[in-house]
Amino acid sequence: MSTDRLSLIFSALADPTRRAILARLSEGEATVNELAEPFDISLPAVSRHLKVLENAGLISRSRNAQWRSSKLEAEPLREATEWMDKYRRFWDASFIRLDAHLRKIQHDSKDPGVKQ
Amino acid sequence: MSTDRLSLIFSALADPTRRAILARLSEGEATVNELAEPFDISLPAVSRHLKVLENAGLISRSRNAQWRSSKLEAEPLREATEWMDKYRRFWDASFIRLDAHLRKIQHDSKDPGVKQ
DNA sequence: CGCATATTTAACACATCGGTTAATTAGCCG
DNA sequence: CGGCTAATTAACCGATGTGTTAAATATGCG
Repeated sequence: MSTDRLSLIFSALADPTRRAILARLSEGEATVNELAEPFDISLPAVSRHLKVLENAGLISRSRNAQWRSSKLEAEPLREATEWMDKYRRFWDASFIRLDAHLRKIQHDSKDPGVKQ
Repeated sequence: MSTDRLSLIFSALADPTRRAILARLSEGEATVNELAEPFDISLPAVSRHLKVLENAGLISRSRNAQWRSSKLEAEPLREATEWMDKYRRFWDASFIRLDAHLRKIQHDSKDPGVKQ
């Protein structure tokens, strides 16, 4: 119960079928049947993947007659990226240089008497 | 078996305890006991979280006498961010403007006769 | 060696996940 | 209404995940 948002997002992304569904949705909205087509799993299985994505906020859904259209909602991806950005200095070389630069600036300003 | 790498990474990140462990490791290497200290779960539980993180490539481990030290390895976070970047245009406003700009440039170059 | 400490492995319990098939619900249309 | 199509829910199953406690393993040291 009460799983935090980030956990919901990451565990939604942990399944390859769900990531493929998101990829498909990045090309435009689609119905359940359309989304199911590339996979050889049953419709109910796809239906539940969509529910997981919806719970994570990664898709929204609308009804149009008997069809339910799914639409990509990328905000949670922003959120997840934001979380990872806290670690960016550990892998992004240019970020590491920026980091060092900022550190140097800070050091210099802490020692106002030091020339050069 | 043979779960793909991205799935391993995302499902490793899906657990709050594991994310907390990574946060702790961003401040420096630590032993299993040190990592376990903030949580009220057993040592074996922490040990298995570390194994999950190791399998995902998110940490590496070294032995020093009877202590095993864990070290953050951020490369998989780069990989995960890279995957999410494919969707960046769906949520990053400045990226959306860049996207529109690139689209325009491409359009212009497809029409060499058009001035301006 | 034998003990103490650090950590992992084994064995177990229980919940969740991802799939199935069968049944149900939702909405159009003749 | 009755039937058709779209989609979800129910009931079930086996695998996996996360936790436990108890036992095993690894290493340093007196």
